[in-house]
Amino acid sequence: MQPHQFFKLLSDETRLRCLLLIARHGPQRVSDITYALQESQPKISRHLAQLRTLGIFKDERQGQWVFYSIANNIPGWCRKVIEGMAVSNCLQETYQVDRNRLLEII
Amino acid sequence: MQPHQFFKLLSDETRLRCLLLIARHGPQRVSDITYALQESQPKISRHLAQLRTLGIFKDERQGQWVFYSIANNIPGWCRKVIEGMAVSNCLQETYQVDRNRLLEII
DNA sequence: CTAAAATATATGAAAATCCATATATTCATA
DNA sequence: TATGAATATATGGATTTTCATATATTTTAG
Repeated sequence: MQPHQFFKLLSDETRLRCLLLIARHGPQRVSDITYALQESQPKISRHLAQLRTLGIFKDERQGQWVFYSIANNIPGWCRKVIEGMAVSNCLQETYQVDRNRLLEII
Repeated sequence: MQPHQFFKLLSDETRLRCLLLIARHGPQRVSDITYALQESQPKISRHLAQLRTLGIFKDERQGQWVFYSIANNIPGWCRKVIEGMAVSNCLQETYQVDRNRLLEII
């Protein structure tokens, strides 16, 4: 994956919110992400698919649910960017609100 | 600056090439960047302006030339991403070719 | 056990929005 | 005037979003 392609994934706020949620709280169901972000289900599904298509996420069906999580073979420099963000002070209130809504239901 | 805005800057290959060139070789003239990247002058100018508008670059006129460089007050998490890239093995040949062309002329 | 209903996710198609580029031109400096 | 840089406009193309619907799985009713 080329650097600018990876950054393009992170350039959409919805995708970034999905990624941060899963980076911090592990594998999650589509429906729970949809609730946490308060967005439409097709919108979330499409963004998750993009992250999966470029190899950042993997998905796994468990019964009626599909869980998305960070793929285990992503390049080191991608992982570094993701983890760097999680510990930085750059994260706005939006992301905290997402986390709180997720914690309500899991 | 919001994270997804910063990543959108990095999501365009031309902007990424400008950024990496300046991150590694310091302040540069528009004309030299244009030559190093082998792109049209308006194209380079426009992308540099975007990086400046969001506070990643600053510009400084010196006589007939305008030098662009990394702004000195950019957020730490941005700097970390930029520097992380410079030391990683993610960079393709394109970027090396840019550097070589720049070194020809400076 | 089977058929129907309910739940979860994905996708096709259309609409809306956003971006990047090219060309021509203008502005600023020497 | 010549050189370097920025900008206006038009345009093609990509991206995102929505709506409706399809598919897959589980639950419920009979």
